[in-house]
Amino acid sequence: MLSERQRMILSAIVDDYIRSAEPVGSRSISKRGDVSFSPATIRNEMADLEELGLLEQPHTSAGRIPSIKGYRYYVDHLIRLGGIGEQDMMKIRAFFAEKMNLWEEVVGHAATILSQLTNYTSIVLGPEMFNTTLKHFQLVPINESSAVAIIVTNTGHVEHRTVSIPEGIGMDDIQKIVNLLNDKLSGVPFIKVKSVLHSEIGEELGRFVDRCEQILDMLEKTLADDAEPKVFLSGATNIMTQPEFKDVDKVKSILDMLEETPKLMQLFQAVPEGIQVRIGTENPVEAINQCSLITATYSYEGQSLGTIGILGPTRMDYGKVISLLDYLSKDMALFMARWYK
Amino acid sequence: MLSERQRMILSAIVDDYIRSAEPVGSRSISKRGDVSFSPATIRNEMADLEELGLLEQPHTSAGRIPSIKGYRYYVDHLIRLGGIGEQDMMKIRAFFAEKMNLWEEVVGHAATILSQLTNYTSIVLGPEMFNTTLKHFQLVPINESSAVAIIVTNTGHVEHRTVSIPEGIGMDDIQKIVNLLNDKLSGVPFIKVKSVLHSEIGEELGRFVDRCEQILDMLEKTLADDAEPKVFLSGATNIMTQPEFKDVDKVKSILDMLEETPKLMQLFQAVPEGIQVRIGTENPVEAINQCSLITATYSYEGQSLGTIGILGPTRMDYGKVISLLDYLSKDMALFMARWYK
DNA sequence: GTTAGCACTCAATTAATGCGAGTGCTAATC
DNA sequence: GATTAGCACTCGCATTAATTGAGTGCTAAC
Repeated sequence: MLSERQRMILSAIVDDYIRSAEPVGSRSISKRGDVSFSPATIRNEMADLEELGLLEQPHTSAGRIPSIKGYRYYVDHLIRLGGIGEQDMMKIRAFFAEKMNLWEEVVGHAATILSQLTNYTSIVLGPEMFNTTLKHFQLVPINESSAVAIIVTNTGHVEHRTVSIPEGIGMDDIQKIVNLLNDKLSGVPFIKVKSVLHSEIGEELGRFVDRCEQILDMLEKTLADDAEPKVFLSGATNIMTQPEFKDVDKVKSILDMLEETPKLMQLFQAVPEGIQVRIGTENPVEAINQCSLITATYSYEGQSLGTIGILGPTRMDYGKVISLLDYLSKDMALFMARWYK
Repeated sequence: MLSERQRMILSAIVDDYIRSAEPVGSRSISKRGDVSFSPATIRNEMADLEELGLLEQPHTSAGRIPSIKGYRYYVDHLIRLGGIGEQDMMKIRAFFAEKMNLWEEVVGHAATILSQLTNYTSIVLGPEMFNTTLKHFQLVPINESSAVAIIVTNTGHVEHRTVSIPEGIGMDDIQKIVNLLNDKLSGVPFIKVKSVLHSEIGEELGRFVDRCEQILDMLEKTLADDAEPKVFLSGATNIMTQPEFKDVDKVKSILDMLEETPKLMQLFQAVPEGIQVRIGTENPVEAINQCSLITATYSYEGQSLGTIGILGPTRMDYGKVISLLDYLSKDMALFMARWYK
């Protein structure tokens, strides 16, 4: 579809613009070593590329900048993945060599590293719980009317929640319940816990204690909203170092979006496995229509565990970020595999 | 020290400047109902107030703005606490009426409410753990070499941590350890856990299992960094709505500071009980030398549990925020008292 | 097909100008 | 003696005008 020369020129423009944030003109392209045509020739090609919708002109007497479609073509066909630098690799290695003893810590720390390495904003989701199994359940009474319910998964993830105990249930009842639940629920995948709770345990629980419905109710609620993965953000302010975001209002709408978890989740809706690039208006959230989001999923035994995302300007360094995410998500998967053992 | 008229004028200037963010001139003060002097008279007083260091002039032909010292005088002597509005009170009541089942949820949600009501940034610290006692300890093995250690306090707070189990320790050993620890540590205040661990339990543990040192070590580490309170932020971007923070760089340094927990903690260092106002350079962190921080502590039975802070421009609405914090911190204390029961 | 040449465009920079809010001082007034 | 009207003065800010320069599109020559 595009001639070889057009591809070269488009590539050169995108590269230059990513570096400089300035519209790039025919002369500066011509002066690069890799494209040996006169400015006039390049101008002609640029006009063609603009007609194809791959480039645009901020105003008549300025150079060209890539359009969304231009970035898309670049990412799909022209990008060269150079792999990641020695230093970056060292830092990632050092990170995974660290001893961490909280899952949240791993994911949160990964977000920090990523934002530091890229100088963009990193958003890490995870880990998802639905393919984990229940390992241990515990009810710790705090006073007469409330207790702390604790759930431990096979992955070492802990969720807890204060629950109120229905009146008329004593300590020994609670112990019975806990024992029963541990018996029946150990090893049960998280998604199935709810149905097992009803089908198998309901009747049996009725034998031990009255008011079993209330207890089931409570348990269900306890389990209900643990499904949604947690969000870890880092380097949210990095966007401010970009020259195209010198305007406070633009930045505010982005940061506001990042503070709102539901919007953030929307952003990650339907992210496919592997690496995905969403450029500008390809994103489903208006606030970041001038940004690009690159995501990578990390998984364990074929099951997706979570998602790592880098949010930057549309003019972001796609090659570097994609390489980095590819590398890190694979390392992350390895790390998780070791973690699960 | 200041004449009644000077106090009126200073008060009027601070009030006006807080509203408008513009240097206020003699004429506009004169036109207010409450100060019935001619602009010329007011100008003379303003010159005096400037000499006293309470006002300053951005440039010769501009009005006056309060200096840090001016704000300080205003907060200490002139401020009128109008109490809080009907609507705000309703929202706070509604908030505390909600059923929440995680301590983190309470504190986090309180931060959200506060930032919404004030349109400033809210920072809530807490809850501190050192006057809570240990209620329950549990070790849940995940696989041969690691387990999850869970600690529940009498306040329903849960901390957990993945720990590796020293080799050669079996399931029954673990059960013994857990039982022993629960026996000995239940009801022990958190700060004393460490010493009790050494003095009372060390020897006894030795009887049951070898390698007790390694286990003690692990436990100690588990307890070590739970002391530091968690930080909940909300409305971090609100600062951007202030006209004096239209500059991205100023905003960035503030938001960067907020992202760094250690710096944040430094900000709250040595905050006294009750309500405290820190204006501009009175703050120990440079990034917010153009901001004011108002803090209130909330406590239970005389023991401070945590701190609520509002960060805004020096030109913030001190009266409103102080009233609000006063009200909310008291309600928070009541809520906590009910929580503890 | 490629390129040199040239007229043309238009944002960004700089300089000049006028405006107006506000001051400080002085002299008149209460 | 305190207050105020009057007035010259200052200085930031907004507007306009002039200048610059990077970059284009087109045409004609190579």
